[in-house]
Amino acid sequence: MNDTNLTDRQYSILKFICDVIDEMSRPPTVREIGHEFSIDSTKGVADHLDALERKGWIEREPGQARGIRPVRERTKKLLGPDDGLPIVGSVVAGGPSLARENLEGILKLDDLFPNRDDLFALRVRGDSMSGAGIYKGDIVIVRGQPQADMGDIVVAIVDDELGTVKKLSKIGEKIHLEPANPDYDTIVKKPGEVEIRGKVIGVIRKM
Amino acid sequence: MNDTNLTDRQYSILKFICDVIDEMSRPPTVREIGHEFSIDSTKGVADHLDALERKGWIEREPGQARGIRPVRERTKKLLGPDDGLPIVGSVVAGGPSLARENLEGILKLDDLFPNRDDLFALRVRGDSMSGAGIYKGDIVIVRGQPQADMGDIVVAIVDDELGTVKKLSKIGEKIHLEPANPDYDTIVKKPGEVEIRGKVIGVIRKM
DNA sequence: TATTGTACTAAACATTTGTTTAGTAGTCAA
DNA sequence: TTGACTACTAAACAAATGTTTAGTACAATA
Repeated sequence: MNDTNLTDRQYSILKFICDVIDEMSRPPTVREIGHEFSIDSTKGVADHLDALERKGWIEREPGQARGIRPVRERTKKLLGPDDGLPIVGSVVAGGPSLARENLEGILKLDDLFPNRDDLFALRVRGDSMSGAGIYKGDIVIVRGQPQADMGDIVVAIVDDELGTVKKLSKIGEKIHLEPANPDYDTIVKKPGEVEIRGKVIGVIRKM
Repeated sequence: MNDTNLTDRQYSILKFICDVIDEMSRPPTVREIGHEFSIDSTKGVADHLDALERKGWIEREPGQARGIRPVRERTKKLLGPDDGLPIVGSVVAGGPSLARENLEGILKLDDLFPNRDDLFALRVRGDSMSGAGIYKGDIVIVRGQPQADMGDIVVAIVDDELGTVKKLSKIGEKIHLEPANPDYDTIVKKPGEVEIRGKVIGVIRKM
């Protein structure tokens, strides 16, 4: 039988295990679970763990203390927005709230921008890119790299100033750093006068 | 003595503990740490744990299996971008990479948009708000609420359709849902024909 | 009706694990 | 040169913990 349906009791215990890990950075012991649910025999708990393991919600390492490991790919969707936001596929009329059924996924920064060592975030200082949907105060996600292609929006350093966010283009021998706002001028420099520090791959704005 | 400086050995062990928790959802045992670092006596490990605890980097629960808990407020800053991105205050000339010294903080979605139950995320379907820096494919962060103020960007349902993102205004008795793109028309409806589902409080774009 | 799955008790067992005692050796600052 | 800190070994102890055996009771299913 390949049943994955959990009983209420099994669901509660799975949720408790995940909650304990979140709060305590470690799974509960069999007896701690038993105490929480007033199960006086460790075998009672072990039966639930057997069921959760058989149904594919946890993994266990035999003989290891606190050897319960929730299968994260499943539990993070089941248990909802614990450290992410629910992404709803559509907002439809009628329903008073966000039904779990419309859930398209959980929004986590790490899923969107996998956290490699070369990524960093930078708060935007001016309005020069407002025409490209990057406003003052926005946070841009940048992949650190010393080169970039034509058309990329880059973080660059000119004249030893702080980093500026502009669109990169090369015309002849010159490097152009173009704003996306007519109030600002394009910066034209020779190669060597411009130090490219990274490419903008994302934007986060809090309004 | 209120020293917080860690030796190389202590740092390595602290990092190992945090890494194991990340990967295994549980802390290592004293003997597992010893095995990793070729320390044959549990007392050798215990000495390091004593030092880490005394210096305030971990907490322990005496007698508990795997009773080591890193002090998260400190370790997440020390160990860097494990589930967040470093926010650099400024990008300056010279430095080849992101120096930890310029670190302004760690970008975590939960810090930006504290995860209350009334928040959700929605992927934007059309271009109608491109003039307000919200493009097709962007993810908007929405606070679910049945009303909104003039000028708010809202998620609304009109004619039982899927949710649409527009700027709200009220002119006389009519409700206006204004796009930020001249290619689209303003939707004008009577109250009761429009169901407001939430207010847009953030935007995330991956390019 | 027999079987399977759920949900437990009670008791004992074996292992894992944290802790302690006793000691060695090196470094560094007062 | 004494003391404090680091960094360990070796051995033993006690507590925490997972596992097993032998049952009971109930509901759903074939």
